[in-house]
Amino acid sequence: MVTIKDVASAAGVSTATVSRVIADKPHVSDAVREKVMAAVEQLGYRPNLVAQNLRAQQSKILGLIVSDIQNPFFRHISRAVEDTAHENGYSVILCNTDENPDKEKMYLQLMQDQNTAGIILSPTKRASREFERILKLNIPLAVIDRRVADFDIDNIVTDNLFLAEKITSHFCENGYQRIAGLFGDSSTTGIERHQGYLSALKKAGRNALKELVRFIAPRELTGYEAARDLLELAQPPDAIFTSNSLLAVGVLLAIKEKNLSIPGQIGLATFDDTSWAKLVTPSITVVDQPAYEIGQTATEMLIKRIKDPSRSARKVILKGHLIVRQSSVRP
Amino acid sequence: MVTIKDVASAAGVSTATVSRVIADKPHVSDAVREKVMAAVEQLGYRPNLVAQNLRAQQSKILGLIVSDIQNPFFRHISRAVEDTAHENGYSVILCNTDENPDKEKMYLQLMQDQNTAGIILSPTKRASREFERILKLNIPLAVIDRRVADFDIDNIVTDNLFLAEKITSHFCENGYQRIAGLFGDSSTTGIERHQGYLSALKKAGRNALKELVRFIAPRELTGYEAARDLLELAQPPDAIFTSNSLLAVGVLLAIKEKNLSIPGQIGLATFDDTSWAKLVTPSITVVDQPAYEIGQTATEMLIKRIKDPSRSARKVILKGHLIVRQSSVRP
DNA sequence: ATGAAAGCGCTAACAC
DNA sequence: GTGTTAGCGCTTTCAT
Repeated sequence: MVTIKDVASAAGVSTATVSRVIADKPHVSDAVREKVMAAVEQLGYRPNLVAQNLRAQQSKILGLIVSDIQNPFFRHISRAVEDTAHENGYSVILCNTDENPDKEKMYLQLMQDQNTAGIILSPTKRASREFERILKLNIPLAVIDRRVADFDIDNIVTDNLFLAEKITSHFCENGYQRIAGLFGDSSTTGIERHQGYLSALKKAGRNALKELVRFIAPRELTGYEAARDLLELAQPPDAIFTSNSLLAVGVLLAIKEKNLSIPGQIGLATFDDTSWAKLVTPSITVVDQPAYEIGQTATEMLIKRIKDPSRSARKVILKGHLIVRQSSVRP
Repeated sequence: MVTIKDVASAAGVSTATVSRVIADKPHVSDAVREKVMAAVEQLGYRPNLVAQNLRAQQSKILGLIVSDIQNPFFRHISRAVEDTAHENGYSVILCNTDENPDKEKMYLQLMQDQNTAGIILSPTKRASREFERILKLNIPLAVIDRRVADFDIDNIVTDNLFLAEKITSHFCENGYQRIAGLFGDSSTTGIERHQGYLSALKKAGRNALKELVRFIAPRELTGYEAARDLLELAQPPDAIFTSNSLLAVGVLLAIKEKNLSIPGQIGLATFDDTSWAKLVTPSITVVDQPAYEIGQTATEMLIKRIKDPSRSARKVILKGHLIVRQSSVRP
């Protein structure tokens, strides 16, 4: 390994001077600068980031902790975070909690132990304890996707209530009577979306039917099972609203098995647009969260906070929009 | 920040003793051990990984460098690598090169500068130069997805030739005459799959038709454009084989726009199974690469190499299998 | 069994 | 403008 010492002796200067040249600091004569540069070039010297980090008590790494990288929504988030981070000279450690608070804690711990510059987190439901700990550690934090009202934290979320209301109202307007809702059970997001769902029903003068609402793990399989269950009811739903695209896949499978026609016999709409939603027959109505923007905004805010830790916390709520396709509009 | 020094003075011992206790080394009396543990507990001490790494000249981080995290294949890989790494006490930095050799080089550089314990890489086509450099640096490396015959490197790949042959033969057996092929242009993978495609045609006594073969960027949009182009030919193909699931999405779009019926007017089959392939109408025939296994195997091999750098290099070729669905079988 | 001290590679006072 | 040196937090000889 080529160290700064090697460069120094090769260039006939001190390590301090080499350090100055590398960091592009002033107070170095052009002649010396060139000599050092030549030595750097010739030896193929690269500064050791670990040593820099130990010295500076801070790394150039951001931690991105998400609940399920399989979920297309988080794929977009991670892409955005990576892009934005690299634009600003940071790298990203991506961590997948599987909605498991223990894993989340473990990763938070790891980020701390690694002197990570900052963390972007989509917390599990029971994470509030951790916030206090992180805030106490003074490690910059931005929370995405899920709302944290009671802490002084940068928070970037979708307007879940608004979008869930929009999708439910859309069903109502298209004459659907028994609208079922499948919501994630592992985050506050599901709760907010449920509220939007209820609010839309109320505005439409409908009664909320408890037997049509399920809080479940946001996975394909659980969506499939819940839908199969719903469709077996004496009075089955005539529309299903799912809280993410994984659930939608499962519901689609169940509907196909039952040979029900969409949107005639049953309507379908979901949170999150995906590549296949517009390709299936019929194409699927969705509300599209601005995932990329969320990731980008969170990263930008986090980096600003890293540079100015005393910056006051901000809440950003991004709207998103409804994309009406075939699955929710009766012919 | 609580350091080892704080613990030492709190316990009334030296830092060396604390270090021994933390690392579970022998030659510490039970009494002292307990005293130290108590202090650790009481102060909430956590060893600083950065300092450990500087000292040990090695971190517990693996770098995973893939060409496109949007590609479901790499999503499975990354899940597998993460899982396996954490089982073995390692963390993972995920990096996305976008098939860009410059980005790849940048990340490789970063991994080196960070003292990363090892790297799992799906190289871009022009990466061979880099291999030599990495090997020279003695940083353990496992290459996945793409074959590297001419270097002494751990290499875990799918049997692309075999699978491409299988899918093409399947088309032939089902009476398709003009079988088009869309291959990625940014890796050796596309080349191998093209060879399998040719080989199957030959075995079936067919002529290869050059105008039906395209080497393109493996993305949805390019797949869409290429398919639209193919379908405009005076003699269009009656089947299309795509080299990954992103391309398949684009092709599906183009076929739908043309209002062609699958599998009657045109057959379709692709590399990589996805959640939607079995849901669309008709469901899509695929060859499923053992993505999770590839990631898992690569990680296990990498960790073995980290522990024993003199271990001889291995090539592992995993087969995968054909899943026949509706899109390639005429009624 | 325990401690003192050197040093991993780097930067930033401070001195000249 | 340049060099000397201390020290970031940790581990590991080498003494005792």
